Amino acid sequence: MVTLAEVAQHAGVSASTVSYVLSGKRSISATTRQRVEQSIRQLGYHPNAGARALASSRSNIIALMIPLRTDMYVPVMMEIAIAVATTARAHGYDVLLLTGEEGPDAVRRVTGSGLADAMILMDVQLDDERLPLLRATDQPSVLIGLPADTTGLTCVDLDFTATGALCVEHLAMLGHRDIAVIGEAPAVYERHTGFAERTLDGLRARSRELGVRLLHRPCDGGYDAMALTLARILDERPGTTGFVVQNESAVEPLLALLRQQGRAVPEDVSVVAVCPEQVAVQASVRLTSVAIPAQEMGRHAVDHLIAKLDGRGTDEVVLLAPELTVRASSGPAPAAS
Amino acid sequence: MVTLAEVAQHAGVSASTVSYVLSGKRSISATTRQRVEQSIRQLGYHPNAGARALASSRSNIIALMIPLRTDMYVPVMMEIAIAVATTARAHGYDVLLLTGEEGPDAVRRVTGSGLADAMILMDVQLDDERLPLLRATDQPSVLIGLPADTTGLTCVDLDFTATGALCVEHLAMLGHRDIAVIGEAPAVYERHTGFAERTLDGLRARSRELGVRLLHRPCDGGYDAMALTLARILDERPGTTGFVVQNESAVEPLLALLRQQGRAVPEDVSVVAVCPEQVAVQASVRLTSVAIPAQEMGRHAVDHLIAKLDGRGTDEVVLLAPELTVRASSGPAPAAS
DNA sequence: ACTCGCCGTCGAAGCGCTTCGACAACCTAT
DNA sequence: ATAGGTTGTCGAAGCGCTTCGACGGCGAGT
Repeated sequence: MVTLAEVAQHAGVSASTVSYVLSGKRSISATTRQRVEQSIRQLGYHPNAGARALASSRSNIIALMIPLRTDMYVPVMMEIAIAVATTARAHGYDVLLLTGEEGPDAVRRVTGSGLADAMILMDVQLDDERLPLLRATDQPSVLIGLPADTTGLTCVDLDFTATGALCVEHLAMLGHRDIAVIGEAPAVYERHTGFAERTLDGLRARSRELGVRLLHRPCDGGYDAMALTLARILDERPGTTGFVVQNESAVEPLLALLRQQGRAVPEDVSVVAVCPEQVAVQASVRLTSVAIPAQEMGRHAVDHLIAKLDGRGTDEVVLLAPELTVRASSGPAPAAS
Repeated sequence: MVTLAEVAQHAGVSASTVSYVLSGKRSISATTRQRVEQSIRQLGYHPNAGARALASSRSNIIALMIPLRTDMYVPVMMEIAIAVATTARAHGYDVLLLTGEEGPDAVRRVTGSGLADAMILMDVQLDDERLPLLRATDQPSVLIGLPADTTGLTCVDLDFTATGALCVEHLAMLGHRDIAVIGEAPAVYERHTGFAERTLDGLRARSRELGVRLLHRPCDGGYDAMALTLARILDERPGTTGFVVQNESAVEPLLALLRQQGRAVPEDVSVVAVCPEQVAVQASVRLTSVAIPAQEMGRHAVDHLIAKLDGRGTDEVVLLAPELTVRASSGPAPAAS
């Protein structure tokens, strides 16, 4: 293992000079710099992360807490995680992967040990246990998701309220008067994960404004659960012509069931999904959808964090504006029969 | 930030004693240990990770390299990543998330900087650029996946050759004589990712032995690509009654298309999938499948790595035996018409 | 009673880096 | 020509921990 001292000796300068070449915190003459850089290359030197962290009390690591469960939005999580890792690397940071398993203790451990300089939390509950800890520490953090109380916190998320409103608007404009919402699994609502409820709020508020009837049903993923849910919906509101789906693993089953029942999409019923773009494009009917901008959220979160670490940056809530893309699954409501 | 020295002072012992309490590397009297432990708790002490790494030249971090692309098996990756993180934590290790982006440089950086004590690589190509580096370093590593040459490496993977064989066997035993394989996207084969080719080898070898006709077609995910692929298959081999699918995002489209064409599953055609259990269970027809044991692979990889770090453990290739679960998508071949 | 060995504890020496103050060398302005 | 400022480099002091050798005190063996 090559050390700074060895590089210094090889280049015929002092250790501190090498350090300054590396960090750029003091000016170094061009000739010296080149000599040092060449020695670094020749010796294949890599600064020791531990020593660096100890001396500078900066680890150059960002902690990313992902949820343990995989009952929803796995591809979204993955995309965010990858975007976070990539963006962080571009800023010279590495990413430490923590699962929700440890809960609040993970926050204590990370802040206490100096393992990471900052944290990104995903899957934030409305009243998350970790929030008081985040407020108490001076380590920067960014939430992906929105808790109930955001004071003193920085959050990035899709504007799910606007998303819900947008979906209703689209369907209402097409003449649909009876809309069913196929939501996440019941467990997601029980857990008080904000996004599901916020979408619902947006859906409800806007449909009230537009005079549209709305029926919301949570739904576990998979074909069987969807079949049950759909049956209940059509039983209760036979006139339903519009569907809003916020559950990746219910999308394809829904389409299959509608097909099976002889309800054509989009001629008889329209479907709008809230899902990653890939799902919308790959579905058996290309779906009109509001995309979940996973990558953008990840990138945003890291950029904010870096800004905070650099002393710029403030606490704020960034809600990304939803964009509805019209594809082949939505069209004018059929004339009332 | 509380330091070891402060804990020592608070407990009325020397710093080294506290250190030994923490590490258990020397015997400490019960009374002293308790006093120290109480001080630790009272002060909320967390050892500084950097200092620890520097002094012990062990970071207690495992690096996990995941692929950058998300064109396949995202849920599998995620499940592995989570299993790795959880298992690692149970052994007192944290996980550093690296994307494939940096390529071989990531390996150099990690080994050179002492950032991590060991690495787990996913998405290994048959002839991966990172392998020479792994062989050259004395840092333990485990691959999830199988390269062409495994000498000096430890690998964990599903036995995809056996998986292929198993799928053919199952269909052949049910009387199917014309089997079509719907594979991963062409890009996956071009990239020479081992598992796809190994599955194919297994499929081919066994169908030759059993006198079954086999037709393999790579297939991009999504409905449209699947429609095209299926049309070509049925055009070329109209008598096809068995399908083996190794492509998560082709599963549901295939089922939808078959249904649409009036081919009943499993009465007219049988489908066997190679996919995560969740996909098989949630599909519109509950799929006979060989599960991809993501969690087990992740756990295995970490356990091996820890064994190596502890001086136990050897280089070896662990191929997990595939298990075929019969569900509702496979049945006897229809009588020849 | 005395030695031997073991147990429990301590002090001190680093681990490899960053960073601060010092200082020599040079340049500029008077 | 000289005071004052800049620029580029160095030495040394830690950062908080681990770990080695040392050592006092105790019980066991003779």
